Amino acid sequence: MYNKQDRILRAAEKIIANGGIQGLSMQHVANEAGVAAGTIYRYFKDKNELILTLRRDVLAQVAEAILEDHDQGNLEQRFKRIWMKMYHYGKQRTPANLSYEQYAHLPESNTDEIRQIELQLFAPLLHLFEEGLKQGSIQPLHPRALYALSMEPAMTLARAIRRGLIEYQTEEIDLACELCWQSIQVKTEQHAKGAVRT
Amino acid sequence: MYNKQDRILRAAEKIIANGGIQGLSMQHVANEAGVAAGTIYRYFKDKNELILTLRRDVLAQVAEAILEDHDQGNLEQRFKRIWMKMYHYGKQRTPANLSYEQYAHLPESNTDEIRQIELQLFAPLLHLFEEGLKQGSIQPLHPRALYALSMEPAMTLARAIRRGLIEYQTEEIDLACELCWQSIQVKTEQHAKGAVRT
DNA sequence: ACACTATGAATGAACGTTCATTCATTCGTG
DNA sequence: CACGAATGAATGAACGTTCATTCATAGTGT
Repeated sequence: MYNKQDRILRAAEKIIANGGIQGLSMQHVANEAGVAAGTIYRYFKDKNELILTLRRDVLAQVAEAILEDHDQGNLEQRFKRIWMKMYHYGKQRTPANLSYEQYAHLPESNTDEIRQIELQLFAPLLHLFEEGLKQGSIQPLHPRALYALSMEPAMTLARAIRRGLIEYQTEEIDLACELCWQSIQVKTEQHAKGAVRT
Repeated sequence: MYNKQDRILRAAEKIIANGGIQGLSMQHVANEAGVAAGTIYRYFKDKNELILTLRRDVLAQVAEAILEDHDQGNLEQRFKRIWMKMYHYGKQRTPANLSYEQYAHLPESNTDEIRQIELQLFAPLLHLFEEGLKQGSIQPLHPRALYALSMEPAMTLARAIRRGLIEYQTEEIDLACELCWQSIQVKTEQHAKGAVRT
């Protein structure tokens, strides 16, 4: 088969997606990957390293999926494209997405290293907010706060739909996206003019 | 030396807060609670029931904290009070809050029973949105979508601050709360559609 | 008042199982 | 044949759970 390390990662990803990190055992990973238990240790120092590597891997997958074509168009178009990609990615029941969710809300696990990687991978999103801030068209909040207000809802909405808590309706999603974009806009006297300094 | 079942629950809560659900072992719970391992089984059928009971307990704690005085004032005041309480609760590093976060994003764990309890406990929040919908002052979205857009950001923001990713600033929080409230409002004046004038 | 018995909460050693990890051995290939 | 890759049985620690036992207290009979 292909790259064995990758097969092990994909196996772990799948197991975490189904049963959470607590359900991850090395024997399960070995079975799922079609590999002997000992083989895993040729590619990963121990279980912890496997989990950490997978975390980085999944983070990169998410970033790549969400930031595709992130630099096409004006600020609004770029924002809405990322928002929609985030929504559509989060709606999927793929191992990558489901395991991503497991990692995102762990207690200890937000090491500086992971934080660094996140910053690097999602830099375009940061830049988008910074650009809007510089031209005064976006509310004067920390980029992370802007993310919380306008981007996180895409993920929350996607999760609710994936779990069957609400039904999928295109118009609702479009409206939600529009409202998220509006929510962080600075309302100026004259529409579409930038630079509101106080 | 109060209620022993409660001492066991508080011990489990603390352990989950520190090490996640994966870090919960019955022996740790016993030590933390100052109780013999076997004693836990006088109060809980097995580990699963302990975890489930704690989940219900934590959910009730959160609901109580967030919905205090939820019926005082007009729609906006009620919304903002809940938003602020949510934010302040989520900012805490208490076992209850930290373990709540662990439960919220599990893969399988959203059983119908838990879903039912959530619905019941957070009914006032649902009613608030429904009231706004009925009088046409709130955007025509499913209450869960409204929650995702306007309430979840409070939790996300609180988490970012708790983790030290952004600094706490009262004005920023007030602005964020205001923007969340505005984001789901139907603009009643002549500029109800996309373009914004004054 | 007293002696004796019954109760059941609490214990913690012990059990079987599962886990992560190791390593002597086998396999595949150049 | 040589050598790294792969194996999977073996290992011991840790796990959830059980249960024979302890012991303070409540109940009962005299």
